[in-house]
Amino acid sequence: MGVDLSELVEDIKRELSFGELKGKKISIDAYNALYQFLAAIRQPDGTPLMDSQGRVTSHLNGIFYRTISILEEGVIPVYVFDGKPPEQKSEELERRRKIKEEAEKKLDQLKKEGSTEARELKKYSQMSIRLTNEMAGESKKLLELMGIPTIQAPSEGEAEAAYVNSLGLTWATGSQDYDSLLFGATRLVRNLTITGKRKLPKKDVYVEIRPELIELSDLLKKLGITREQLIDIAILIGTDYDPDGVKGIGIKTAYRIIKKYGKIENAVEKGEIPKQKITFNVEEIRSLFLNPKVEKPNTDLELKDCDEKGIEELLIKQHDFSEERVKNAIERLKKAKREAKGAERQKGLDQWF
DNA sequence: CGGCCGCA
DNA sequence: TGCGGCCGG
Repeated sequence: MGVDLSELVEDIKRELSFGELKGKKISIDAYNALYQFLAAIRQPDGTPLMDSQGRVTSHLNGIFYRTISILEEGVIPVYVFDGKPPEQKSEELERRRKIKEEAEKKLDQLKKEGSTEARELKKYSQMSIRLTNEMAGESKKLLELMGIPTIQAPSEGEAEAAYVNSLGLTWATGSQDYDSLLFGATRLVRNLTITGKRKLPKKDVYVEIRPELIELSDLLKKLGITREQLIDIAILIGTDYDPDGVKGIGIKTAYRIIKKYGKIENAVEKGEIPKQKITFNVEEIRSLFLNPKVEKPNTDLELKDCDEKGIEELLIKQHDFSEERVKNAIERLKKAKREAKGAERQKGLDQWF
């Protein structure tokens, strides 16, 4: 699930109000967002929302209503969809697939036994969440009907989101994962697709979740390293391309080593890291972050009018959404888009006056 | 997760 | 009018 850099960003991350995001475009990793909706939009026993034919609809529910809320805050989302993952990720994807399969078996077993243990049922439902190509495709279709810009990445969505951001086409990337920083995003906004209050596990305490901003330049300055070196730290603790990293090296040690030796190869040469502990091709993985497969988007990333009939057909007719709620939401969508476009124009004018 | 209703 | 809880699909 991406590289955990939370300990490194602790001092430079900054909470944002939505006001600061008004009129700004954010390239959002669509898979990351969809996955969160699938995980969060569930009944107490872990069952996701489904239509009358038993097809999961939690992702559509989340994408539809959450995107409208984001727009109402003046943020213009650009959703970036994954293409074909690089070969070096296949081992990790296979590992995740196996874990899900096991969880599915366990869940079936519990259900067959007639278990009413909500906690257990929820745990294994969460673990067996699958985001299929069909679900992603339908979400993309819905966004297009809503007139929200989407990008099809040639490979990793996170890399493409970072690329369009580095081109200046968006103000920041949006994801819960830190990987876009490794891919060269100038800014990362977390907690964009989860907000409001969240219950702490096992406690009756609610915490406010707010968007938070991490600027790559601030992070590198604070740590006194380059992006290449940040990538080396990530490789040592483990990325999607080398999930185990180097056994025994955590984030603090990784930072210390890279600060002292500059790069992984030097640390190995000086005997700081035993050579046999590097079980992957460092140069190759580093290159996946430095030169990922990306391309310039062939659309203008602007908000378009929405296809109301199309949205109604997809959500109401095909997936049993409530007609009243959907029509209501479409009105909010149209209003929010008019205002968001206005805010973006205003932002453009601010540069001149 | 968000919408929406009931309740103070 | 703001918050808590239940339902949505």
